[in-house]
Amino acid sequence: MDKWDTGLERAGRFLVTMSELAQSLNLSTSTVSRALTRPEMVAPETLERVLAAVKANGYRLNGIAQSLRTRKTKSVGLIVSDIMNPFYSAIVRAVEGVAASNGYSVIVCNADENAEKEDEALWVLAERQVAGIIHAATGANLETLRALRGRGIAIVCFDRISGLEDTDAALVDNVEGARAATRHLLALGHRLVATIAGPDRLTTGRDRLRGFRDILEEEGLVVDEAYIERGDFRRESAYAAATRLLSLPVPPTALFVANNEMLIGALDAIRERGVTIPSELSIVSFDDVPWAGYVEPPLTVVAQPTEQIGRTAAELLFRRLEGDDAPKTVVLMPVLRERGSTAPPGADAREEVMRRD
Amino acid sequence: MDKWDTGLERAGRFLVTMSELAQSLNLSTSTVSRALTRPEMVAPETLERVLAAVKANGYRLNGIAQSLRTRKTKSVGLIVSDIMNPFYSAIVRAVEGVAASNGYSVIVCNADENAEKEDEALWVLAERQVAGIIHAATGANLETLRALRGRGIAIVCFDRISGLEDTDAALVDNVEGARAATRHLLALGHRLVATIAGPDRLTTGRDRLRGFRDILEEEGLVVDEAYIERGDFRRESAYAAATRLLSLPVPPTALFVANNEMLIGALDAIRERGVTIPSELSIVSFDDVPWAGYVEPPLTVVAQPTEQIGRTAAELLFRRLEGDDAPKTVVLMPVLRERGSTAPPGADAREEVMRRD
DNA sequence: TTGTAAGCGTTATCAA
DNA sequence: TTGATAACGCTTACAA
Repeated sequence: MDKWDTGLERAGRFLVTMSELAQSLNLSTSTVSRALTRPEMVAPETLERVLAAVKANGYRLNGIAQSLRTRKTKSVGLIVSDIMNPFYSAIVRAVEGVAASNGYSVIVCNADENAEKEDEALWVLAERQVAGIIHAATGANLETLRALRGRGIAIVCFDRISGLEDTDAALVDNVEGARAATRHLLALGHRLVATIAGPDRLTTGRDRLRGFRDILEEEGLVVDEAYIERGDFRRESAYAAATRLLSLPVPPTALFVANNEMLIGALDAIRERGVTIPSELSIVSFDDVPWAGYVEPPLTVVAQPTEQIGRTAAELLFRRLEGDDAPKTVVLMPVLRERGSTAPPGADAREEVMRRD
Repeated sequence: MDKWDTGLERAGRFLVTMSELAQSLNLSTSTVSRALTRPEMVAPETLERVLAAVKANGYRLNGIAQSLRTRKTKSVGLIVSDIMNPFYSAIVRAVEGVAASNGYSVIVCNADENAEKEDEALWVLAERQVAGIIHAATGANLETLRALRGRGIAIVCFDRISGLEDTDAALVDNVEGARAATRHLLALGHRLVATIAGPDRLTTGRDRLRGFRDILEEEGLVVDEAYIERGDFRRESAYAAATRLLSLPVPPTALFVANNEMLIGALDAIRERGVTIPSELSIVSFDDVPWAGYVEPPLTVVAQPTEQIGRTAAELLFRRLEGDDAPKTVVLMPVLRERGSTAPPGADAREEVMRRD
C-alpha cells in the first residue's frame, strides 16, 4: 500500500497541472482546456480521453491561474458584524447557499460593527479579487466602497444602507416594523411606553426609533424623552439602559427594544431587578431569535425574514455579475409575532406572584 | 465632481497594476515588488517614493497574481455542518478571528452533515488553492482528504475525527462529558435514565453514548436498550425519539440528549405532551446554547469550550503552515453546568401543578 | 478539430 | 541597489 504524502510539498503521484495532463495524453493544453470549458469544441473521442484522464488523476484545475487569466474569480465577500448573532448566521447561511449553487465561494469577514475593521475587510476582499461584496455597512468607508466599485467589484448591502450611490440593497422596512411593535403596545392599553433604540449612525437605529415616535405622536401621546434610551445594538448598552429605565420615578409599563442583542441585555437587567414580564413590564423586540418561543414567557417580537434577506442580497449580487446593472433595492416586510411577553398593563400578576415565593 | 464608475469594467482613474505603478515612477516592477515585500532591499528614498505612490493611488497588489506566482494563498477553508447552529457559529467566529490576525481569509462552506456536499466543498476549496482546511468531518471522504493532503493542503479537524492518518485535531472529551452528565443524573437519584444518542458513524455520536453506558454499568445498573434512542443530531429525529420514550409503559425520569439541536426537538416533544421539567423529567444535554439560561427552567448542560475549539483548530493549522509537521491532537474538557432542568425524581412538582391549572 | 503563442500580475533569478 | 527576464497554470486569438 502506498504511503500518503507527509505534508506540505506537492504530490508527485498525480498529474496536477493541465500541461502535465496534456502531455500524458499527447495533446496541447488548449485542447484540454477546451475539453473542460467548451466540450462542444473538441472531438468526442478526444473529450472522452481527457475526461477519463481527469477522473483517473483527480485533476482539478487551478482556480488561481484561471482567475488570473480570465480576470474573474468565483468568490464573493460577505462582511457581517457578528457571526454569533443569529440574524447574521442566517444571512451567512443564505448567502453561502445561493453562492454555492452559482458555483461561487464565500469569504466571510467579521467587522464587529467597527468602521476600521470594515475598511480593512473591504480592502482584503479587494486584494482577493472577489467578484462582489455583500455587507452590512457601518456607514463609514464610503470612499473605500467607491474605490472598490471603481475596480469593478459589485457591492450589495443588506440590513442597512451604506450611502453608496446607486447601490443594490436588501432591506427590511424598519419604520413599519417599529410602528407595528409600538402600535401593538398601545393597543394593549400601555401609555408609559419606552424604547431602547439603536445608534443614530445606522439607518436601522434611526428608522426603528422613528417608527416608535411616529405611532406615539399619531396617538397624540407626548413622547417623554426620558423613556427614549440609546444603545449601540450590543448587550451591555441595553443592560445599562434598561436599568436606568427601571429606576425612573415612574417606570414604563412597556418596552420596545430595537434589536435582539439588546433584548438579551434588557432581559438581564429586568430579571436582576425582579421585574416580572409581562405583568409589570411588557417587552417587544426587533429581530426574532430561534429560542424566542422557548423562554418563559415566550417573547413577542418583530421578526425579520432573515433567510430571505440573505438570499435576496445574494441574488441582487449575482444579477449584477450577470450584467444587469440597474441599481435595485428590495424592501422586505417584517412581521409582528405576538407571544407571551406583552400583555395589558397590570395583567397576569397573580401567577407571577405565586411563582416568586 | 467626478463620477464613480458604473459597474463591472476596470477603472481608468487609478493605477491598479504594479507595472502601471512602476511606469509612473520610472522604476521596474521588480523594484516596486521589493519595496512592498522586502523593503530593506531598496534604497530608502526609492522606498518612500513607492510607498507614496501606493498610497496616493490606493494601490493594492493583486492577490491572485501573487498567489499564482508564489504558489501560496492567504486563505483557508472552513467546512461546518450548519452555520445556524451556535456551536458552529462560535467556531466560525474563532477561526475567522485567528485567521484575520494571521493575514488569512476564511472561505466558509456548509456541508449540512452530508457526505457528498462535504466532498464537493473539499474539492472546491482545493480548486481555490486554500493553504489549509478546517472541518468537522462527516467521516466519509477519506480518499478526498488524502488527495488534498497529497496536494499540500493542511487538514485539521475539529469536533470529530475524520479518520485521516496523522491528522491534527481539536476535540472535546466526549466520553468524559457524557459521563459527567450521566453521573449527575444518577447522583440526583434517577434510575430510569434514557438517552437520545447521535449517529454511530460520528465519533461524537459514539463517544457520548459510550460515556452514558459506562456510568450506568459502573453503577451496576442494567442498561435498558429501550431507553437508548438514536438520532442524527437533528431536531426532527430527537422529536420522534423523545415522543417514543415518553410513550413507553415506564417512561424514563431523566434524559441525556447528545447535542443542542436534538435538545430542541426533545423539548418540543416534551412540551407537546405536557410533561414538566424537571419534576416529571430531568433533562441534560451536550452543548450549551446562548439562551440556556433564559428558558424556564434554565437548562443543565455539558458545555463545550466552543471558542477555544475553534481557536485551537486554527492555531493547529497555522502551526502547520509555518512548517511544524508533527501531528497534534488537542483534547479540551467540557464542563457540566448545573441549572434548573435537572432535579431529583419527583421533585418540585407543586409549583408546576399550580402553574398548569 | 487541434496546436502555437501570448498574456493575466506578480515574484525570483540573475546580471548589471 | 536596480532592471531584464522567465515563470506560475491557465485561456484565447490565431494559424494550421
